Order: sequence, then structure tokens, then C-alpha cells
Amino acid sequence: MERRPTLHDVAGEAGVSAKTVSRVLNGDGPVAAATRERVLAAVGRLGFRPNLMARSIRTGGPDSTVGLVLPDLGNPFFGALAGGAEGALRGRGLTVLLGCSGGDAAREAEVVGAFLARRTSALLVVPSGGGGETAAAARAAGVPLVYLDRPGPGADCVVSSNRAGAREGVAHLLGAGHRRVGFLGDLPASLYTRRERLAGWREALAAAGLPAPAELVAGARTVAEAERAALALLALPEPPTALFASNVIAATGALLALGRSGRRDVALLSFDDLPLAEVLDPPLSAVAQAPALLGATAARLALARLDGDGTPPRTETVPTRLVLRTRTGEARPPYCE
Amino acid sequence: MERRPTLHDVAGEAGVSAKTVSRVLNGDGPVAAATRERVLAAVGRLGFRPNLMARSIRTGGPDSTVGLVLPDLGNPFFGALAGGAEGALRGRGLTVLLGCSGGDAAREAEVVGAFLARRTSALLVVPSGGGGETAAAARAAGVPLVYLDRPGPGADCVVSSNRAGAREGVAHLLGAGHRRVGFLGDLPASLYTRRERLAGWREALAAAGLPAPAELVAGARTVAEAERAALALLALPEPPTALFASNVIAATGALLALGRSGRRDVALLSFDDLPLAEVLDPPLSAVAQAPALLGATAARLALARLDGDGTPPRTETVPTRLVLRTRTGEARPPYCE
DNA sequence: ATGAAAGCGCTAACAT
DNA sequence: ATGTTAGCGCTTTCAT
Repeated sequence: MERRPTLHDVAGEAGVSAKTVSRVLNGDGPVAAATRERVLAAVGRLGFRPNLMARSIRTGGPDSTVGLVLPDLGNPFFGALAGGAEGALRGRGLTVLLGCSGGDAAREAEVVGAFLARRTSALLVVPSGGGGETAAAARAAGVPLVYLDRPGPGADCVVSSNRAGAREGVAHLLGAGHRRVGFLGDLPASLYTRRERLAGWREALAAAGLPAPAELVAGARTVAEAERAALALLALPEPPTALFASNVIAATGALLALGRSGRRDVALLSFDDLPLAEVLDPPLSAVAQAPALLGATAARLALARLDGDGTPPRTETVPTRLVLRTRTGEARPPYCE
Repeated sequence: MERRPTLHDVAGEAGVSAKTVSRVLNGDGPVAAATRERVLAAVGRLGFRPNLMARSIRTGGPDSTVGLVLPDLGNPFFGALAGGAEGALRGRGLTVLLGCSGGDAAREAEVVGAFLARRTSALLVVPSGGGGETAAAARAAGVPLVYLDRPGPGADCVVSSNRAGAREGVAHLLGAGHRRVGFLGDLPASLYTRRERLAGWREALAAAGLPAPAELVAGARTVAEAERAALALLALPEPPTALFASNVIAATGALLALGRSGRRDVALLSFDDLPLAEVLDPPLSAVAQAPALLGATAARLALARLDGDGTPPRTETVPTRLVLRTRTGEARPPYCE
């Protein structure tokens, strides 16, 4: 296996100097048409590909990569988010470095360190710890940082409209006449998104002049827990007539609970859409997020910083969308409406 | 914002030569304990992080990155695959470069080119075109290439047991007494995975001494098409009593068709598991793939090549798992005793 | 045990 | 319009 050809090899092959080859490749200084031809021919003949790392070193600036740190690629939400970011960045000639933190602050710091060592031009991070360490590292390196999905200290941030979306979803249930709407989600609501969705539930009830009793709030971390929690809610002396599931896990558990107990009289609405929502019987309405747009927005924000935007850190909110599904040509009462 | 500190800055701060700092950092030559202390202190004080690109350039070898090319991160399957690969690679100190081809051969070539220009140490690619261009580029660069999910020319490959899995799934339906099992999938079966699953369907029928008539094979590319196609199958003079959906889209369409027409007498089994499968009524059994394991396996294969494995290209098959779900919701994976 | 010099592949700053 | 020199941040000689 041969050594890969360098600029000098091309220069030799074309009978010019290295700098001239560089000029041709970068459209830099003026080059005679004939020379350019010869250089390009040599490049083709040798199959030369410039070494981007060497270029980066010499230019001194940041490398044409952007680091993306996610908690977990097994979650479709983060996958879609990565896709959105990648698309926006590739369009600008940037390559994505991908890292998983597993939701662990130490691993996040590790990954961020590795990215910074590659002189990434920006960092997009779904923060796992307090975020302070990542922010400090990014600042020290002079690299723009954008938090994704959850806010963090001292940097730009792109989030879904968790609170407003939840509020809208619950308001829809209230508009359908429900007066007791249970909240099912991951508790304690220490994570930003959970906290916001819970707040949205509270706000919707308050706006309707209704109380938000603690007994209507149930925590669950797994599908099985959520199923049990939903059943417990429905077994209350004054049970809810509708459930708001604040995430996919909770929604799945609630669906199981309703399905297995044959309760078709209880309405259900979930935050974060499910792929099979319209296939369910009855179909499931949801507050849908736009993860790809979230990723793309974060990328745009980072690019703006790279382009010199020096304004104070700001938070951009990507709107959620209430997706109401009904069963067409069916007599059975849908969960929602 | 200051220039980031370099090896020389550290050397100056510690009162030693650059090479000594390098030795300390790489555990290279012998260094006096006292000197090491001083150097490490200086590193800490300055917040020095070695420039990985500069190191890579000097060492001449490949960079500590691995390029991963996927068709589409919006698809949870590929997200999980990426997660598996990332985990296996980070464990070995490698960083993942992520690129999306969008299923387009030209974009794949573009992304591969960008990765190779960064001197990636290996390439993991879900091939979109014939794959020839990618293989040629990788070979020319002397970079190990592993195809993911679909085979390609002249390189290692990691795939799911598409054919055997489909065969097993259909055999299960046959074992339940069905004699006419419809095939619902993306046609024409030009893509490897589709072809294999169709072949598995045929093989299962053949093994049971049954015909595989063309009328039982229906193609569909979207959920709506799949729904129509499923209904068409069920409207045949001699309709199938069971359907085998060869992918998630087809399964979704079939579920819609069965649900809306109220047909609870038709069995359904899908290739590729659905997150809500157990919530459905009746629960849906499926041939589950292991995308994360697919990614991790590809990573291991690439690492083996980097470690000098020079054997001829080989194909590794990651087994699928038949997940049978019943009314009680207890999943009974037959392989897990 | 440490350092000086050279050079990886490339481009910025001056030549010419 | 092209070439020369120097040097990016690091590691490899080869000294000492």
C-alpha cells in the first residue's frame, strides 16, 4: 500500500511549485488557465486528495468540524435531531463529529474534551450534567456552544416549546369538557423538559380556573411503572376522565393500562408523537415535536456565531404542534374530542 | 480571546524542552519524576490540550476517527445503528465522523470523500449506490471499509439475518395453521434487504410444500399504499389468512387496513419490530433486528482490520429474533429461555 | 534523562 | 503569474 500523494507529488507531476497547486485547489491567487489544466490533470492522475487536517493546522483557525453530543442514539428523538443538524452543517461544508454521553456528565466532559482536541469549530450539546463544565471548556477554547433540547449555563440554546405545547394539549382536553386531567410523567421533574411539561399542565388547569391537585400527578420511569401509575390514577375516589402523558414511555404505559382494562371512556393525549399513533384504536392525538428542526436550528445558531454574531446568548424555541387524530368512518368514540 | 496554548508554551512554563513535554504526554521515553510533575503542573495551569490534528499529521498514520455513512438519521433503525457503532469505537479511543447520504450514491461519494480527506482510519457505510465508487475510494486510500446492513463489492459486511429471519417468521405463521400467507413489502425488491426478506418468505412456503403465487405478493412504498395493498390481498378470490409485512411501513399500512376494516381474523407478523407493538390490540409479533449490535459488530470488524487482520473480506450476520407477543402482553422471545 | 534539529502536509507572506 | 521561504503544532530522528 503506497503512501498517499501529497501536494508536492502533484507539484512534481505537473512541473510547478507546491504553492501553485495550492492556489489552484483553493481558487486563491491568479493562475494561468494552462497551468491550472496541468495541475488538475496531475491531481486526477495521482488521485490526490488534500489533507484537511494539515490545512487546518496551517490556517490556524478551527477545523471544519462541529461536535454533536447526544445522550443516546437509541432514542429516535435524538437520532432525528442528529439528522437535522447534520443536514444543516453539511450544506455549509462542515463535518459532524458524533459523541454519546449516555446522559452522564463525566462522559459528556470526556467527549467534549476529545472534540475540542480536534479543534472543532462549534459544539452542539444536549447537556447531561449541570452543563457548567462543558460551558467552561467551550469558553476556554473560544468555541461557540449551543445547548440542545435543554438549556444550560452561559450559552445559546434551542428547545421545544415544552411548556406551551403541554399547555395547549391539556387545554384541548379541557375544551372537550374534561375537568380532571391526570398528569403522567417522569418524576421528580428535575430534567428541564419534564419540569416544563408539568408546568404546562398546571398552567392549562389554572387558565381554566381548575385546581391542580397533587393526587392527579403520577410519576413513572418505565412502561410498566407508567401502566401501574395510570391504573392508580383511574382508581382514585375522584378519578381523572382524561390523561396527559408527558412522554413516550408514559404514553405507552397509559395505552397498555387503558387497553388491558378495556377503559375506552378515558381520554389520552401524549407529549411527543408516536410513529404508530394513527394505527392505534382509537388513534392517539399528541403534541408533536420537531426534532430535526431542533437540530437544524441549533446548527444555524452555531453558524451565526461563527459568522461573528456577538450578541448575548439567546434561547430559540421550536414550536410543537398539536396533532389531533380521529378515526374516520368509525362509530367507536375516540380518546380525544 | 487568547490563542490556545501549545506544546511550546507548556515547555516554556515548565522550563523544559518541547520534546520533554511530548514525552510526558505520550508516556514515551524516560522522564524524571520531578520533571514530569513540573510539566503536568504547567499543563494544568495553562489548560493545555494537545492538538490531535497536529499529532496525526506528524505521525503520518490515519487519524483517530472513523467515518460512518448512513442513509437517513430520521429512521430509528439507523439511529440505533449509529449508537452501537459509536459506543464500540469510543471504547477504543476513536471518534465518529457522521454523514448522511440520503440514499443517494452521489452524496455518499461526497461524504466519503470528505471523510477520506480527514484521514479517517476506517469507514462504516450503509451503501446507497452500487457501492463501487466507495470501495474504490477506500481501497485507493488504504482505509478499511465495512458495509453495514447491505453488502457491497469487495469489502467486509455486516447484515441482519434477513432471509432466515423472514423464513422463521413466515414458518411461525405456517405452524399456526395458515396455508396462504401474503407478502407485503417494498417492491421491486431491488434493495438487498427487501430481496432477502422476500426470499425468506418463499423459502418458508417451499419448506412447507406450499406454492408461492405472485398474487400473494404486494408492493407498497408508503403507509397508504400498504393499506390499499393489504386490502387488495384480502379481497382476492382465495385471500390469505395471514400477512407478512416485510418492513415497518408495510406493517403500519397492514395494521391500518386490518383495524379500519375490523378484520380480526387475519394474522399479521412484521419484519423489524415496532416500539408500540405490544400496545396494539391484538399485540403484534415481529422479527426483531438488533441495529445497535449491527453497528457495534461493524465497528469491531473495522478495528480488527486496523489491527492487521488481512484475511479475505467476510460477511458477518447478526441474528434476528422472533418476538412473539400474546394477549397477556408477555413477550416470549423463543431464544431467551 | 533531556534537548536540537528536521520535517509531516499544507498555506501565509513575501519575493520575483 | 509563479516560486521561495517560513512556520502551524506536533513527533521523530539523532544528539548530548
